[in-house]
Amino acid sequence: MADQVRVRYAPSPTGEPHVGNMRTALFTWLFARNMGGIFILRIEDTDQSRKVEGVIEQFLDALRWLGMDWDEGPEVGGDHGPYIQSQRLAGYHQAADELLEAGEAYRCYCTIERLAEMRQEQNRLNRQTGYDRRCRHLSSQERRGREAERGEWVVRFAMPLEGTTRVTDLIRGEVSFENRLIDDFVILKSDGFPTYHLAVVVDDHKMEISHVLRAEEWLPSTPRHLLICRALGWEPPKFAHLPMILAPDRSKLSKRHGATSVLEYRQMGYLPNAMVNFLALMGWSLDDKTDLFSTGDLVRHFSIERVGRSGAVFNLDKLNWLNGHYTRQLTPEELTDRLLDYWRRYLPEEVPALPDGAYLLRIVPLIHERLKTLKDAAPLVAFFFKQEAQYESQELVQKGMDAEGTRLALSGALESLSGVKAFDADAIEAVLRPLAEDLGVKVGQLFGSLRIATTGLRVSPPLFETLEVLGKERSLAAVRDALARL
RNA sequence: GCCCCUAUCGUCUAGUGGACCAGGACAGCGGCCUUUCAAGCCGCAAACACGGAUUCGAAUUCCGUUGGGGGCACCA
Repeated sequence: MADQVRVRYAPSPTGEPHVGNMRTALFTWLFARNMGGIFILRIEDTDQSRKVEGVIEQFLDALRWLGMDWDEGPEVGGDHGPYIQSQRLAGYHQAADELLEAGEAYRCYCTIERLAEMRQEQNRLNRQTGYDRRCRHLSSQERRGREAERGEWVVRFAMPLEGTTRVTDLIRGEVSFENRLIDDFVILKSDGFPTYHLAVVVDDHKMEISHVLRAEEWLPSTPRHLLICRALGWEPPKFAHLPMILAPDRSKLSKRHGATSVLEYRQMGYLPNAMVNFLALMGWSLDDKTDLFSTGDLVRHFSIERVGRSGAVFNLDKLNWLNGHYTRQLTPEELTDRLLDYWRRYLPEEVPALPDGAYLLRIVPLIHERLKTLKDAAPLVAFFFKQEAQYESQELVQKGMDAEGTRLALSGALESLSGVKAFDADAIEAVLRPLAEDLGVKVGQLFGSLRIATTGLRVSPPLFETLEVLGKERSLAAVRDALARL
């Protein structure tokens, strides 16, 4: 039990579940599953002012979409609950009181205004910013005075004034920080809520967390967490700070770089297993040749030792390739179901209504290997669901042809196709190819005109199969219509 | 300004002192296939940031420089 791996993913409901967050969640989950450990979900909602409604649900939704299940946390419970920090206030107060008692923390009565002024001044003088410890050595009489006067205060951790704190990071090795360069940070806010620094330490301890996997941006505050742990007499968890996910310009990934929420990728038609595979490759690798991993493969092979140390640029090209790969991997039935599910959720404007599954299943093989995302399907298949093909009449005339030649070609096609009994791709091809030769036109020219006439598209699924699915009647009607337009 | 992390093809990366005139993947380019577009196959181009040091030998170790990133809130 003592060496049971217990890890947590602890999102803060202040923004969307963006790809960086989810990569952290994924690595944490993979580590838990690989080690046969417990994966805990904890909501860190200690900032009342920045809380955004509905975001917790988005995180749960995103986790589920990517196939990550949690053993303890919201909706599933567990022995270490509640799993929402705003419901665990008593524990933080108790820890703060203990620190106060032991002289490891103190009440600070400085106003926000004074703090802001102080910071501004420090910046102006190009000096190191940080709390000036004005309230650290107040006499008890002074404290009584301030308390009567202000009525509220924060609790600050009393940093050791000297010495160094060493962090042992599973990814980066030993990292040292000089205590004197860290200020007396707030652990309990005046609204009675803890800051992240206190809450994370208290909860990781109470939830018996063995390893903390989090983004690299937390590395500089790790000595604070270690020091709080030490002051409370607790054994700290092991730490692993994951490399950041960067935008193409190598800055921190943000909204201005496009989609950042993984849910937006679902909306854009990406498959969850492609997203998981992609995210896993952002900062982790197995060897020098493997880049296709199922979730099961990842669980089997994941290890912190193989996590990289430098930031990784979010590479949409690779995601697209992976998505195309996994899409092609689907059976036609599976892809049909995915498409139907996708359209049920986000009906594209090209498609008038959710199509019949059996009919869609006949269409799917024609577009299967042409899709990078589910979103690509609609424009490619929309004509199947419309009464007539939509195009500009002059598009019928192919390069190197004139209107008269096109008319001849199309009426020839009309005649040939009329004679086809079993209207399938092979039979259609069997009459159309010789026709091109008889007409003395290139197959590309004949087929191009027919493609426009029947689909309205310059780029379409393969012609013969398309005609087969369209059926003889609709195909002939389309050619007649084209003839009329010439 | 101070602190911390980091540095291999455009991108994701393999590489833990000799097996590396550096391997894979995506993207790019060329070709094949081909009714369009894809897919597929074959091929090409493309990197150890720089400078010192250690060593018989360095992409790999150390130091420095430079670049990039992160942190320095009553935000997480």
